[in-house]
Amino acid sequence: MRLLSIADETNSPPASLPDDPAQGSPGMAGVLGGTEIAIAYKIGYVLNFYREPSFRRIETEFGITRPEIVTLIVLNYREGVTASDICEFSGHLKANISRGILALEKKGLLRREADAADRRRQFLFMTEAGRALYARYIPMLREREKAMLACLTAAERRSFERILDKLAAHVPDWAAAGEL
Amino acid sequence: MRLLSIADETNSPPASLPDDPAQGSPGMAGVLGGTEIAIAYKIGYVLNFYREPSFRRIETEFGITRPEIVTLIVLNYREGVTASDICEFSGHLKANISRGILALEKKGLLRREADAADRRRQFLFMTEAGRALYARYIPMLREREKAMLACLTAAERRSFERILDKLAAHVPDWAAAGEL
DNA sequence: CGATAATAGTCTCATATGAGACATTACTCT
DNA sequence: AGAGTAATGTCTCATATGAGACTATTATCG
Repeated sequence: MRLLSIADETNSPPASLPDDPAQGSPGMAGVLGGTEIAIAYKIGYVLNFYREPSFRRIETEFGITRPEIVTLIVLNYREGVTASDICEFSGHLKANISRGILALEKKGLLRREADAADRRRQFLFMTEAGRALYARYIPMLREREKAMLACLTAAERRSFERILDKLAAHVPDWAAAGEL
Repeated sequence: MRLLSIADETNSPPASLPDDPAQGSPGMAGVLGGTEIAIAYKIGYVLNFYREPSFRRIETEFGITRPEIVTLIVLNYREGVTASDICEFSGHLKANISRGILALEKKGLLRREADAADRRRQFLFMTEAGRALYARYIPMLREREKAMLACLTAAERRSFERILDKLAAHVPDWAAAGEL
């Protein structure tokens, strides 16, 4: 019921994934592996159904935007970090993170302390209200993650995590420096 | 050089991924596996550095938005599909896909044909110009995908693909129906 | 030490995206 | 057959996001 509204009419996954052109409509499941960027496309596909509707729901229900959502997630892991840290470890743009931080502060969900060693920087901390808000939206994200991964065996899941770790650690190797 | 501008100043991955608090700034790499939605977060992290800057680049360089980019990618795989098909197999919202289709048509990159069996529906086809545009942006996406995956062994890559296939096929099981 | 470059975070403006309404068409049920 | 419901794609309006400029601070270089 609660999750029913997440992926309503506007963003529905296919009812099933056949790729049999003999069906009325030409089968489309093959597109997932058939694009020229098959792996990236599939990652995006899965994530589009997980992250986008989830974040939209949180935004509607709690009135916080993506950068705010992500900022609280990062701060839950570790407080006292800076906006730049959050940008680096989320892949979000600094203007958006900055805007999110200001919004959270305005809502009393976050506080800032200047870094004595570098007056440009600020350490960020969740307030109790921020912590409480985080606690309200994270269970849904966890449940949906669990549902998303339910189809994997324990071994597959471990393998997937290991590979993801590897991909994540490797990001700095290709994501900033020119590849040409 | 060409890719250098993709993940410029505003969206930089960490220079490295240490998680050693002994360093000046508390290590942050642990956040990737330390959030309460570790796998989803990591997927998003990797994709944030792949897809978001790539799409932003294409948008700037070719003047087409995400829904337009994705529409051409899907049509490259198979023409004659409908807007709904694209929504289903991309995870994008119908209003955005619709808007993208109209924009592509206006730019002469796509044409539409009514479905005789259902007057609400339209089959979509790339024009030659659309095909040419696709051919201009897809190599960069491919190259970046390749770079993203360069750290994996062949076996890891196969395993990753198999698991992604499984996750993708499983999406309809949890992404629409309520899980409660 | 002074000039220059880089960094951290914020701001303004433009534009893409999302919510929900809408018209048309198709389907279902009595 | 007709009413009610659902599906398809488009539109309007609101809002989130992105580009680039900006100020203050810090780092680097000769």
